[in-house]
Order: sequence, then structure tokens, then C-alpha cells
Amino acid sequence: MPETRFRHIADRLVSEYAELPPGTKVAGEHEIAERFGVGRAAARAAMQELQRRMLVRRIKGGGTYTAKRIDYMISADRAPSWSRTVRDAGAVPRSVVLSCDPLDLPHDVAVHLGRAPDEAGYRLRRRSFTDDLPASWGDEWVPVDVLPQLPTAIRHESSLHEILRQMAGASPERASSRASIEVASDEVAEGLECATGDPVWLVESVNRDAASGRLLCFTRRWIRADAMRVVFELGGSVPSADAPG
Amino acid sequence: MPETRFRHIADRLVSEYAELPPGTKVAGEHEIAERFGVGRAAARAAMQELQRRMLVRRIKGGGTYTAKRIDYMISADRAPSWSRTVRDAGAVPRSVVLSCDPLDLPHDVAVHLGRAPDEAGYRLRRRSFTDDLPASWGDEWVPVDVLPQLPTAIRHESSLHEILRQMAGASPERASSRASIEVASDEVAEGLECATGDPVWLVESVNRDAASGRLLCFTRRWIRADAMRVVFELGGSVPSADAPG
DNA sequence: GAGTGGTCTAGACCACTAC
DNA sequence: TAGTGGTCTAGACCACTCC
Repeated sequence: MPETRFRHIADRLVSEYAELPPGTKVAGEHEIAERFGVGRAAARAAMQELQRRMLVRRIKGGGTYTAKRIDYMISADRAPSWSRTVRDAGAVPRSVVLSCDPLDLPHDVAVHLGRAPDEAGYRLRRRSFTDDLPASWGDEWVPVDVLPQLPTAIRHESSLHEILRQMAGASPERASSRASIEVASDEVAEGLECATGDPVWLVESVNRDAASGRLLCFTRRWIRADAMRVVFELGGSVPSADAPG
Repeated sequence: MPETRFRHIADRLVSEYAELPPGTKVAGEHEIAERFGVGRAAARAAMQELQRRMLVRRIKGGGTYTAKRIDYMISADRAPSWSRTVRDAGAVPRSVVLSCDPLDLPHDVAVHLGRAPDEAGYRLRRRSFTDDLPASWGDEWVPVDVLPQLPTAIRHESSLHEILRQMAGASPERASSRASIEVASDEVAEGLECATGDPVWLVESVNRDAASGRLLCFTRRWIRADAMRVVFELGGSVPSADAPG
């Protein structure tokens, strides 16, 4: 293990920042360079190391802040709801509707929902936050006949899960889901307010009504890897080490 | 979108490298700096951008080479076998046994396997390759009574999946599995021959015999994110856009 | 306007790899 | 031994955010 300057600085800062609550503003590059008596390149390398380890969030012109990753659990027996999932992890969820347009279902979406291409649907585009930090961005596709009143309903209740329960009388559950790590394109980076090329999750899910099996919606959502630690569980929850049985 | 120098260089190189077969050696930092008439910092930023996008692999003192990510599919209906999974993705798998020691099952492993702590087991530690590039590293835990002859068998056949089939008469399948993205510790980085702090997958799985349901082994495996694009599927394969039906 | 992170120059030395 | 990527200095200008 090389004993480089920036690595030494990074390790120091890791232990210092570990005791700070998430969201605390910390020293900037210039200050770190001065404090440790190094050039800005070394100080910058140290800060970028912390960012790579997802321990801080850096905002151009704004500063550097301690960060916390939230667990986003995906499994067959958990509700397919952003609010529920985030709340279960101990954070505060929030969603903002960017658009809700009537559009024909694209080919790939129609396939996922077992519909004919060009059937009428709604594309609900939202940005979601954990503790008021942007964490997720993406589309929800709902066939019009599943929920004709979606555009008006979404103005009063931001949880699609709740709307489906209350207005469509459905109990949404995951029919299938697929997750992978990708690299943020320009469009995704803009939606997530991160940099192009940052690591992001792509989660695609099809939800159905638990009682009837009817397919309800298709979700294509990007999630910032520095905001959420997506954990995908197959075949029931794997018991964790500190919760035996 | 900012029109920075390094971004312009990176975009140029992306389109140039796209036509090269994986593993091709490409120009180094110094050469890029000269070619585009920029300082080394700009050239370096461009190369690091390509590395972040997982398009190249860089080896200290060795050079920069074009890279390719292999799909590693995990779902209930796929065989829990490294060789099979890699071969299915069109690459050549290889595994090297680092150690195979008789050890008491640690607490957490015993819990996963439904055993009492401190029962006798084997810890099989291996490094695995795709197209001769290090891609995975981790442990397989097998209770001794499942496969007493494992240490000798693994000397002749590198696939644990095959050994379980042939010598234990079992048909291994995934009982449960759990995947997340983590940041490489020093130990993991050494096992994967990557840098500390690089993004890596952690995949933990419990495998059972399809016929009897008997739990066979527990796997804790780290996978380089730049080598494999892990895709996790829940509730059956989600049909892809170009394979409707 | 002050401070921040992002970009960039023109050098330098080093450890490492390949030959 | 030549070339590579990794680290580092001591400056600089910029766009951006916060106040």
C-alpha cells in the first residue's frame, strides 16, 4: 500500500468526517491544501478520493458536504414504492412531478406491460429526493385504462403507489425487476443533478395488482449510486449476520 | 454541457476506441497531451474520464487498453456457476484456486446455511478471470459433510458447480442471492488487482440442491464493476426491447 | 464580492512494466 | 533502458453559489 500524500490526507479526513452528521459542510480544497502544506493537486486528489468512496458530496461553487448512503431494498416481498422504501431506511422521501403527459406506449414499454404498441398511456416523469438531496429520476408508464385520472390525481398525492391503491383499488407488487449499474449520460446526469459519467443505478420494474395479477405500470428509474446503496434480494430476504434465524 | 478541453478529447477518443477490439493498447497520457496540444493534466483528465466510463483499463507502468464489460446475469432460473454465466455472455472463464482450507463456519455463514456455528466446513478462495482479465475474487463456503473430498477434487476440476453435480449428485440452484455496489477495501482491491476505492459488486448467494432443497454452499464474491455489468433479475426474466414476446 | 470546485499549464520525480 | 501511469508543485483563470 503506497504511502502517498493524498492518501494520507484522505484517511485523516475519513476519520474526522466519520463523526460528523450527514450534510455538514467541511473544508474546501484550498483550505485543505493550506492546512496540510501541500499543493492544490494533492488536496484535490484527496477530496476526490472521498467522493469516490461516496463519503462526501461536492457542489461546484457550493462546497463539500458529508454524505450518507441510504439502503434501497428491492425484493419480491417489499412494496414497490419509493416513499415506503426510503422511509424504511430511515430517511425522508420527497418526489417532484416534472411532467405527466399522455403518450402512446413505446414499443419496449408495451412489451413489458403485455400491451399492443401505441396503446394510450401516461408518462409520469419525476425527480425524487432523500432528505432533500436529489437521488432518483425517471419515468413511470401507466396505461390510460388503468388509471384515467392520473394527471389530476398526481397533483394532490405524489405517491403513485398510494394513488393506485386508493383510486384504482389495486395492491401493487413487483412482478419483475431488473437492476444494473450504468454510467450517467448527459440526460440522466441532468435529471439527477450529477456529473456525466457518474455511476448510477438503472432499475426497471413491472408492477402488478397482487389480487388480480393485472399489470399496472412499468418503471424505468435512475438512482445516484452515491445517494442509495441498492440491495437486490432474490428468493426471499437473506438473513443478515446480526439478525440470525 | 460545458465544452471543456478534456471532455472534447475524451469524446474524440470514445469514438476512436469504439472501433477497436477489446484489449487493444492505445496511446498514453504523454502522447495524447502532445497530439492535442494540451498539458498533461488535461490529457490525464480525459483518460480518467474514459476509465470512469469503464471503456479502458489502465495499468501502472503497463499502458492503457480498451476494455469490454461482460454481462453477469443473476436470476432464479439461471445456473449459479461462474463458468456458465461468463460463457453465456460470450467470454472465456477461468478460475484459480488461491486456497482451500478446512475451517469452522463463521457465525454469519452458518446462519445462511442453516447450520450451527463452528460446524466444520471448507473455505474455497478463488480468483476468477474473464478473457484472462481478473474480474472476481471471493470465498465459497461448503460444509464438510456436503462434499468431504472437495480439497482433492478442486485440484482437477475448477468448477465447483461441476464438482457438486458429479461428486455430490446435486443440481445446484440459487436459493437466495443479494447484490450491491460497494467500494473496494485494501484487501478486496488486492484480490481483484484494482485500486482501493474502486467500485465493486458484492454478491452473496446461498445455493441449494434443486431436487432435495438441501443447502449446499454459501458464496461471497466481489466482482470488478469495470469488468462485469451485473444484471439482477427478480420474478423471471424481464423481456428486453429487441426480444419482444 | 468572496469563496468554491472545475479546469488547465509547464514543469518535475517516482515506481512500475515491458523489452 | 525506455516508456507508462501515479503523484505533486506553484501557479492561473473560470463559472458558479452564497450572502
